[in-house]
Amino acid sequence: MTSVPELPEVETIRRQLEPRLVGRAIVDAGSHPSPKFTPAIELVGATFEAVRRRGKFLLLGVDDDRELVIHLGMTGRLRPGADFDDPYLRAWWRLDDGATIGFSDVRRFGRIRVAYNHRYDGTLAVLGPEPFDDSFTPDHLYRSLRSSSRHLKTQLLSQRPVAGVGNIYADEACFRAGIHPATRRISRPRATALHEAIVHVLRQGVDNGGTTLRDYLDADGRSGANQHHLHCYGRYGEPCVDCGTVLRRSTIDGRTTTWCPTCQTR
DNA sequence: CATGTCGCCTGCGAGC
DNA sequence: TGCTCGCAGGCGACAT
Repeated sequence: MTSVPELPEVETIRRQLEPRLVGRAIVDAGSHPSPKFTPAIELVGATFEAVRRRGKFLLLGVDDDRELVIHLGMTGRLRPGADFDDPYLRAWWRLDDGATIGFSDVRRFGRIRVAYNHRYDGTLAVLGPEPFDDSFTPDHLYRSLRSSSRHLKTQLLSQRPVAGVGNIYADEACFRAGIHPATRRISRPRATALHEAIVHVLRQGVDNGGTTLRDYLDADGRSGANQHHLHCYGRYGEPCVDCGTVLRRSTIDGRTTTWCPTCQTR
């Protein structure tokens, strides 16, 4: 069992960093030599003006429309108080109030870059709507999912139908909606149910301060509480909370997936 | 353009 | 108990 920072975990960190960063200038910075992390030092001298989030990306904006774009990858942690004895410290920033921020990442799947004038590339450039925005509607979800015949789970992980869903919340949302994750064509009523489920599981994740399984800790080094509310993810071999059927596990397009063979239908 | 495959990383659990 | 081996997984590069 592992865990990955998804939207609720990144939002939890965003809320904790915001009051510590806004209005603070960067007086020094350092990074691991990998080009995945060296952009961390590019904004020395600039002042943070906003701490935003898009999907699983943190956008730390400074006063001249540049942004530090940070993705936590699999094992990334971003927190106040850089630990310089941590062998996995990949980047750090020192602020004009003397505080430090550290980015620690065991597996180095995380990534830091600088964006200019809100121009993005890669996944960030094609990200779907934020799940809590008015633009994320059942109709949008239906049309987005119908535009591709890939497995439902794969589409959700692509970040295009909606931003911020990873393996945990994809499984949880499919379970709540009663839809098999390998479905390729979804009906309008089921898209509406899935829309409700996505918003619900992500909102619950945020309200619980994120999910802690093994790797994830929030900006203050605390764990979240959402792992106590998971109905599906990581519970293969255990009984379904709704019907008692043993939950099944397989891979869909290479991603481990858990589902209830009774409650979730194609 | 849509889709599919591979590589990046390293700790750790399964199995012997 | 001690060891090896392969899994886990979001994203981006690349091929078709």
